[in-house]
Formats: sequence, structure tokens, C-alpha cells
Amino acid sequence: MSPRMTSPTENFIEQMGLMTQAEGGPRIAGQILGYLIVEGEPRTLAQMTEALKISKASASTNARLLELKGSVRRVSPMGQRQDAYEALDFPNLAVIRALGERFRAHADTMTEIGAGFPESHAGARERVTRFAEFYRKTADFIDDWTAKLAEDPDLAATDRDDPR
Amino acid sequence: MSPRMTSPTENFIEQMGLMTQAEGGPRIAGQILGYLIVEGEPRTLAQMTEALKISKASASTNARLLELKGSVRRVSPMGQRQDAYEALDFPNLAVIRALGERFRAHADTMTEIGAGFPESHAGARERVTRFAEFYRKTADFIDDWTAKLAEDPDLAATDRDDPR
DNA sequence: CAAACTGTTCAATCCTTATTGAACACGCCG
DNA sequence: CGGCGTGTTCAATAAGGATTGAACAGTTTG
Repeated sequence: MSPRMTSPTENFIEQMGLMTQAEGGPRIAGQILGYLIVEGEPRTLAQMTEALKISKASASTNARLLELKGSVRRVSPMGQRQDAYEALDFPNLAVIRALGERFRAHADTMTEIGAGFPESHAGARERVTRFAEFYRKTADFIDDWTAKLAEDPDLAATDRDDPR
Repeated sequence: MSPRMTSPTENFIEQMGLMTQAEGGPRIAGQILGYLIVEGEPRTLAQMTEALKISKASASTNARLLELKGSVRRVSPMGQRQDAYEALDFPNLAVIRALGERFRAHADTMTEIGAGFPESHAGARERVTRFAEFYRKTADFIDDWTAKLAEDPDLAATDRDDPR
């Protein structure tokens, strides 16, 4: 029975894939991000396909997706023909930012719909509006958080003297 | 060309479904929640199947899912044979709470994996750990927010004199 | 007790999205 | 120019979940 020993690296990459999937994204995107985090230096698409056993198409598509979401950046040193990608310092910051934006969008549409309820449905309008405001406030809150992180990245790092 | 006039109610319910789907949940769960928010009072499974044109199975399953997630509560007044559900005051509070819990779970697994990296991969370990800590801090932040909301629900309501 | 009613479970179906293989486009090199 | 290396696009396939219909279990009613 094949020992199926999984190294920390393999384990991390696998979990990154599952986690990303749990959050509604493509599994492979998470795996690529995990791979880049472990490696710590730029890696080419070819290296990804090799390391993760995925198709060229997936590597290309998902790497660009990560770049779009802001978790990863494309680098291309002179004299290097292949595209390479590397993980940003705080790849998950982008995820949180996107979350806030999504919530704000939800708040906007809900607010608009709420305003459409006629006086005869004042109760429903009230409840819908309240619902929308909740999302807006949460979006504001998340924005504060990401802004704080952006200006003081150490907040997100492990700190020895927890200043709680 | 059928006028396809959509009332605010229909529109709201539809958008709730799409929004929920966008967040990775079942569309019907969102629709049910939307329906209950608009109605403002308990509604039975039969009423849901009728109003939303969904199967009995979906109504049952998704209503219980919402209950489990804490967006909705089951009520059964005496002399009432059917189960009924009603939306809680701040249904989306549960969503945010769940988000925080999920992030904390992510943080835990990542931290554990990070600890498994040997000294020879100190760099990778550092990066993985940092990644985990980011999620943990974010989870803490979200917990603070939900706690604040729980003790002072008006925060989530529309306020006329924005105390920003 | 039998019939009617209600909620749950579960296997089958449907739908959406992720993933892939193959064709394509572009640039470089000989 | 003609071939090679590389990244992207796109139609087709695969995979994963949501949704449903039908069977089931439990309760109430007459």
C-alpha cells in the first residue's frame, strides 16, 4: 500500500487548493499560489505545469486570474523569454479587499431595491434597507481593516509581543 | 412580448438568490431568506414552495440550512401542524460570523502545516506562517466586528446622524 | 386503525464551472 | 523565410453541487 507520504510542501499546496475552492474559487489557482508562496521566488508557467501536474492552459489562465485579483505579480527579467510569476508579500490581502468590494456591491443593489418598495410595503422596505445597510457597514469595516494593513503590514506578520 | 414586470419583491428575492450564489451558497437558500425578510412573519414550507416555485425537498433542505447558519429560526405555534420559519433580525450577521470562523479554521490548518516545515526550509516556513497569521488576524478582526454588532444592533441599522 | 398530511432522505438529473487538448498567434532564432 | 518556443484562446469534456421526484417515516385526524 503506497506510503503516500506527503511533505509539508505538498500538503500546503493541496490545502491551499481546497481552501480556495471552499471560498468559491478555482482549486488550481489556490495550488499555484501555494506553490509560489513556498518557492518564494518567481516561477515560470512551465515550472508550474511540471510541479503541479496541470495543463499549460490552466497554468496560464489561473496565473493571470491571480494576477488580476492581486495576489501575484508577473515578472519578466531581461533575457528571460518565459513569463514568470511570484507571490506578493501578502497575497491574501487582495482576497479580503475583494470581499469588501463584493459586500459593498451587494449593499448598493439592495439599497436600490429597498427604495423601490412603495409606501404600502413600508415594513418590507424597512427590513430590506436594514439588510442593505448591514452589508454597507460591514464593507466599511473591512475597508478600514485593509487600509490599516496596507499602511502597516507588520500587523499581519507574526509578532512576538502580542499587543492585543 | 410578455411585459415581465418585476415587482420590488420579486426583484429582491431574485437578487438575494444571485447574491447568495455569488458567495458560494445555494441559490434557493438566498431566495428563501429574501422571501422571509419581505414577509416579515413566519411562513411555512408549503408557502415557500408555492411562492418560490421550488420543490418541497429544496424548501426543507435549504430552510434547515439557513437555520443551521443562524439566519432564520424555526417556529411552531401551538395548534399549528406545519413548520414555519422566520428571518432573524439581522440575518446576515450569521454570514459574517461564519466567514470569521472559516478564516480562523484556515489559519489553524495553515499554522499547523507551517510548523511542519523543517529548518532546511526556514524561508518557506516563514512565508507560510505569515500567511496563516494574516488569516488569524483577520478572523480576530471580524470577531470584534460581530461582537460589537451583537451588543449594539443599531450599528447595523440605518442611522440618520452618521456618527462616523 | 386507516387515511391524510407533513417533513426528511436519497438516488437520479440537471446546471454551472473548472479543466483540458488542440489550434492559434506572436516573437525569436538560425 | 521556416521552424521552434511560448502564452493565449476556445470548443469539448470532466467534475462538483444544486435541485428534484419519489419513497419513506412520523403524526394527526376521523
